[in-house]
Amino acid sequence: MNEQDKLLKARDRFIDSMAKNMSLYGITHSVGRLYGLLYFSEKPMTLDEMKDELGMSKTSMSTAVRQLQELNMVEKVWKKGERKDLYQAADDWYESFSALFTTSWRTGISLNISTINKSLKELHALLENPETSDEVKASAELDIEKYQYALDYYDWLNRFVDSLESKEIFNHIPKKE
Amino acid sequence: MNEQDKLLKARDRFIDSMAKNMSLYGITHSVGRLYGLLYFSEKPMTLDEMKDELGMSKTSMSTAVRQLQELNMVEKVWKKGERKDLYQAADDWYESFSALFTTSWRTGISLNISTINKSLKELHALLENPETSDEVKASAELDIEKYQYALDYYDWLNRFVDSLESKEIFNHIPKKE
DNA sequence: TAATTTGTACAGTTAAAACTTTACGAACAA
DNA sequence: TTGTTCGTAAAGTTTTAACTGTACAAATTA
Repeated sequence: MNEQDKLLKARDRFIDSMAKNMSLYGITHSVGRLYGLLYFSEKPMTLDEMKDELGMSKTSMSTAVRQLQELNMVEKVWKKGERKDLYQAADDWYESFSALFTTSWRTGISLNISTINKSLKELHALLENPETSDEVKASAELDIEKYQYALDYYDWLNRFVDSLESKEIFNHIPKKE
Repeated sequence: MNEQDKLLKARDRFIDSMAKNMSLYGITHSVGRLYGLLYFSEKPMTLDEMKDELGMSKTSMSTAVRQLQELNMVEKVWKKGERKDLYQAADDWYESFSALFTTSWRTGISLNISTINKSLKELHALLENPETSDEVKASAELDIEKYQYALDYYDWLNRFVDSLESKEIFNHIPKKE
């Protein structure tokens, strides 16, 4: 094995490890590998270069790159005289980390909160209804407590995401030791 | 629809919403629903009760419950005179949140770090090898920088997880407003 | 204008995950 | 002991996600 190959092999080993890790965040192994390829690439790449490098279809590269763009992990680059689209890896991993959780969590949290509020409203109506049996009322009281607990938790989660989004988290956990 | 049904419908709506949300953390919708069922249950449940309630197989309940146990979201309960295993939802969501990320991330981070170190070692050997061409050396220098960046990032991530695990995060982002 | 090239939508295929059924060992009961 | 019951392993099935190949619109070139 020549020296160049050693370097490429070292890259591949790390890219694979990184891609495995990313699957924890809901990023496919293939998409992770593409990110790794772009991360080490010295210049922006075209879809055709990616597909040749990874041995996959061009369509897959197209969708994978779009996914990574949506996560702010890859950006499109413009180069004069180049017809093909060029892409490069976003170099700020802390930024990507924040963006990943911010975008994917916000929606879910708000959705949960409004669902809870809807349910809480119904339960309160139920409590005020004279026809409701004491037994059901007792259950409703218990449920209300649980909804309230969940509501507090989602509020905390929202503030947690705030802290990521505003980069305040880096005051508490600084980037460099 | 009677009052009891209204209460159950409100529960189901929230459980479904919560389960959808959990899929962001790699928890299946079905497993999420099971957690929701246990969360609202006034007493610990058996596998048979779960399967009746969710209309799924007992085997699925068994594996789902084990998954939730591994994530510290569900715990086994002992009751004298009861042959069947009893399970209840862990009530501390903040604890579950910490545990979820702590357990799933730690392994990945360490794995990545050791992969990087292995690759870095090889690249340094490559740089010290007189037979290595200047071109390859230049690439190696660039790669080393990228590995170093990744290493710093994983170190940060580790400290981030530390902060979750030690509950220090709650000093910065308090549970109640 | 027509002929290429590029990215992606769409339909079809393959691979992976979720779930069920069957079967069986371990614990308990009779 | 034998007969039940319970939880789960293993194999099989169904569902879902990932990926490919074809086709086509938009942009570019000749």
